[in-house]
Amino acid sequence: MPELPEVETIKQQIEAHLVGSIVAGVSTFRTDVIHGEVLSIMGSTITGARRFGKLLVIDTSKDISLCVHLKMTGRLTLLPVGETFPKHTHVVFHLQPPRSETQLVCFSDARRFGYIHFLPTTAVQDLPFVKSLGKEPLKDLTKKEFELLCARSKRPIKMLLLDQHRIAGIGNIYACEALWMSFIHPATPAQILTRKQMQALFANIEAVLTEGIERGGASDNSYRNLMGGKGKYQDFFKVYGRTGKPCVRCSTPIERIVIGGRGTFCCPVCQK
DNA sequence: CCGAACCTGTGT
DNA sequence: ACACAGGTTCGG
Repeated sequence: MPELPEVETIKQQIEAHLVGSIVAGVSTFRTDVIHGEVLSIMGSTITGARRFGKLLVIDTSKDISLCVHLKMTGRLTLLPVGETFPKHTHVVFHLQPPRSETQLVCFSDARRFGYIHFLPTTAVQDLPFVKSLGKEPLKDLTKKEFELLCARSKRPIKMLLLDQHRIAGIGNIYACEALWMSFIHPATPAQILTRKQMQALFANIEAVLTEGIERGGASDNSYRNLMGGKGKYQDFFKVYGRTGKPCVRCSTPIERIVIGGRGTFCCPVCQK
C-alpha cells in the first residue's frame, strides 16, 4: 500500500481540492471497515489534512476527524456525481464544494485491511497507533537519533527501517531503494553499520522519500492518488520488483530475498 | 521477536 | 494451483 510519499500525495490533494467542502452525506456499504460514529461528521466542513506516518487524518469544522489507513490496497477516489464507484467501494462521502457541483469521495479497498476511524479531533493524538509511532524521517528525526537507533538494534537494518515504532512512514519500497542507494545489504545487522554508512543511509532515506513525493508516489500495482492517477516513482525503481534484471550500477542480476517475512530486493554484489 | 493472520486479486 | 502483494496486529 501507500507508504509515506503516497499518503503525503493524497494529503496534499485533499488540501488542494477538498478543503472548504461540506460533508453533505455518507453512504456505508460495509461497516466492518469503519470505527466510530459515522454520522458525527454530517454537515461539517473539511478544514485540512494531516499525516502521521502512513495514517491520513482529515479534519473538519465540527472538531470531528477521519483517520484513514489505506494499508495495502485502500484508495480514496474523488469522482463527479453519476460516475460508477470504483470496485470494492465501502464508504462514499457526498461533498458540497463552496461553488460547484456536488462531488463524491469513495473509500475502496479490495483486501479490506484498511479502515476509517471517525473520532473527535482532540482524540487523534491519543490513538494507540498514533502514540506508538516513531519520529517522522522528513521532519523530526535527526542524524544523531538515527545513528542511535542503528547502534541499539541487532536486527537487520531493513527491519529497523520498517519498524513504525522507531521511524514512521517507511515501507517496503522505500526501504529497499534507500538501502541500494547506500550500498548497504538489507540483512546487515543495524549495529554493525559504520558511522559513515548510517549517515549515508540517513541522507538517502530523505532522498528517496522526497523524490517519491516529487513524483507523486509509486504505482507499482494498485496505488492511485485522489484523482485516480498513478504516481511516477515506479519508473525510477533501482531494485524494487526488479528480480533478475541488471543492477544499474554493476549489472549483476537483482536478487529477491526474504527478510522478516517480506520480499526484499537488493544487489548481491554492490550492497554489502 | 517471529510467524501467522487478516482478505482478495493478480501473475506464473 | 500456488506464490505473492506497498501494512499492521496478535499470539506463542
